[in-house]
Amino acid sequence: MLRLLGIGVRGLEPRASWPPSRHSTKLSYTPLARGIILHPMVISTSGSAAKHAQSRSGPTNSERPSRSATAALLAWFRASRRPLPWRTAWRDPYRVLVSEVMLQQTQVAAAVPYYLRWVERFPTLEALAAADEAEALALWSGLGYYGRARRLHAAARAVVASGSPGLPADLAGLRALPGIGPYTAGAVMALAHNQRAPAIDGNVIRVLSRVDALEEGGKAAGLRSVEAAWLRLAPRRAMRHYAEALMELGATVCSPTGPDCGRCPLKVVCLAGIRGNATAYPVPSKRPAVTAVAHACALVRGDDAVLLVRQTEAGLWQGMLEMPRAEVQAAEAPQDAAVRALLAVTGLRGDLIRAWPTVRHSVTRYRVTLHPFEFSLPDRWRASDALEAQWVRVSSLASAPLPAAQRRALVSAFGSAARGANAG
DNA sequence: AATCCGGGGAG
DNA sequence: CTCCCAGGATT
Repeated sequence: MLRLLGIGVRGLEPRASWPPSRHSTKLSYTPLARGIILHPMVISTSGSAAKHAQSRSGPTNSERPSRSATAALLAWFRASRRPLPWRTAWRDPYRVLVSEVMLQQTQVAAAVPYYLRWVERFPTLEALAAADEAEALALWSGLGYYGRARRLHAAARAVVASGSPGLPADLAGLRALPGIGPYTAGAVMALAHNQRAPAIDGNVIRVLSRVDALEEGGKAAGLRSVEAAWLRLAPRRAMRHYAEALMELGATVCSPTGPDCGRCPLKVVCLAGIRGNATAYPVPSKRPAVTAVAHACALVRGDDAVLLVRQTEAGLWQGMLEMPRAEVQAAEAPQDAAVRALLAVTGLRGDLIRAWPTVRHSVTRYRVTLHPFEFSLPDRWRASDALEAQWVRVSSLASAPLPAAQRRALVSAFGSAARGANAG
């Protein structure tokens, strides 16, 4: 039946037949539309009167209803958008980049305080490039995926080193910078430069997969279909608002498990919504099994300080400060792993003082349990004996580049003095 | 195409 | 507790 109505058949009507200046199709997104489309009577109107019938009954994913749906989307965004600190009248490409990188794998509420602190400390690309990586990581501490901060810092340095006055204003130039992939490059082009550049994040994949009933939305092949949908629905000029509206819609209305289709501005063109099975799209990829792993770390007190090590190896927590840590091997006691970690850094076997409560956190498909053990070291030992180790004053922990799990362990031992300045 | 990078929110 | 979510780099 849906095929009879032309739904989902793209290119059914030529773009030229629907001048964008005409907006007489507002009826097509009335609340009645969904009921009308499913009524058998509509089918009987196909044929020579089909065009007329569609303009009244609405739903089709060919060009004309897209225009009105886009207009509805933009109107909805004007009325419903959340006031967020990066949503200012004029968009600085650098600030767009900062906010978009922070919003990767991170929800808005978590990113806001970090964004405010970041742009206060690093108001420009030049300010960021002039800072140490450690300071950038410290401001990111607690936000997770610290590689984002390292790459953002590296991108700032790359731009400044190139002698350019600012970020590239083209997709290819942006893509060449570390940490900027297809999504972030598109977001900068659309949000800061108002260009017709698809900015397709997880929210947009979900929204447009539902609009076109695309099952493979998240896959490489499906991504091209999502991109085509993005371009098809795009307005002529208001690219900034459009790009952001799609993401906002996914974040607030077209949610993963409980979409509020009744209030959705795209409901007249959304195939999944019309069918009433929006949550069936996109088909989620099967998630890998979770593996439980255990790590142990050594907590050593100095003079109102704690022994920390900069993680130099690629992988988990690169560049961050943490207590000496080792993965607990099979059949190994966590305490022995902590001894091993301390030995690797100091060359000494500490004396065990006590165990601190374990900390649990998740790393993609791993569920990590961190076992902190407190040790004492001989008085003659100094941190300078080990290049990677350093004493960090307790009063400095708040502004130290600590990963969240390590910070939680330190908070249990040192109290709120160890709590981060960014959040919590 | 699969895997790895940390967190947090919802239920 | 469990389940779910998500860009970019690397291989």
